[in-house]
Amino acid sequence: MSELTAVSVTVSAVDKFREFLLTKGMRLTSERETVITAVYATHEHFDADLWVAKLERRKGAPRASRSTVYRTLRLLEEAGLIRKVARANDREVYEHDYGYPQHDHLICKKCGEMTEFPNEAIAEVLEKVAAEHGFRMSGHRLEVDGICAVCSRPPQRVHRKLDMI
Amino acid sequence: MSELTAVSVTVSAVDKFREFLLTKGMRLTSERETVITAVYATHEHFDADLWVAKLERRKGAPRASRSTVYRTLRLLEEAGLIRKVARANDREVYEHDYGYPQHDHLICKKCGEMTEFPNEAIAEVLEKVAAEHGFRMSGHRLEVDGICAVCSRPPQRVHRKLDMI
DNA sequence: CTACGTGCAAAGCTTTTGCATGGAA
DNA sequence: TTCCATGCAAAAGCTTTGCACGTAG
Repeated sequence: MSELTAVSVTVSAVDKFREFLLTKGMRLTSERETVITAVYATHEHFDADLWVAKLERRKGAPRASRSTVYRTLRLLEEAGLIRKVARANDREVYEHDYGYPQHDHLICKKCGEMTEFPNEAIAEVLEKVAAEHGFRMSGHRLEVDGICAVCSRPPQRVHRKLDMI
Repeated sequence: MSELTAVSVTVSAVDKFREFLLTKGMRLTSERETVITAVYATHEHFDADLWVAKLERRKGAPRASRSTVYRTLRLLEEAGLIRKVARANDREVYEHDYGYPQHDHLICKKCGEMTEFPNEAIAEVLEKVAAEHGFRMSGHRLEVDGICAVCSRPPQRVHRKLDMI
């Protein structure tokens, strides 16, 4: 295995971010590192306010202000490390866009649950469409909405047992 | 051709809106009619502010206030007459969702141009995915971004003719 | 010493809402 | 008369920005 291959496979999100910043003459400050570390700690969907709430008033640990969180999220998006996947409660919802298989989402209008599903078939179709239009595709955002399996089941009353109360 | 078929095919957007409002105990006021007429006058994409600007200060013609435009657009969406297709300049972009073939959009990051393309293939894939998840799909929104054919061509200088100036 | 970053508070924007007035059934 | 609607202005809520102060190189 060549060193080049090894590197390209094992570059961490933080490293990728640092490289990205370098090309723009920017620095990987501790605040920026705090944000990306937090964001990449789990694979959950998140919005800006989630991290503002957690990082802004943090004591005894690296923190980051509201402005910095917003500014860093924008950088992470530019760097291709996260992407906007939907909008909920008037907020942009992000997720990792690096080291995670491509997928899209079913979004339940009732409970808000977002279910991921792999999108190879869709990606294929889009490649073809883009080619036909001479369009240089860089990504896509697909939100499928409707009612999820749980919410579309009738009330059910849990076998009427609760009626005994 | 049965009368039912004839009707279902020929119902205008305004009629469909009136029916929708009736089922909700609401009225087709002249303001609401002004908005839907304006919106359905062309097949262009639009955002709320476009119609606010045109209808709010209109003189000698039916007008509608900012509030009414927003409120009516929401109703039109609920009625299935328009749908949000993208977001541009922090505004929701709408288009007709009735009497117009299903499609999605290629969105150029440089010039903002939105190119429509038919989406039967994608719809098929989504039907299958939804079925597998017991998800009752009601619609979707697919934004494909990248650089359009025009913008990805190098500067070109229009055959150098302009250099003569 | 210079340039880049941060934090704070204030501003910006789109979209929603409270409320008094008006009008249709 | 009784709702339903409108218009206005103000509110709401997310995101961005101006500015002064720090700090890495």
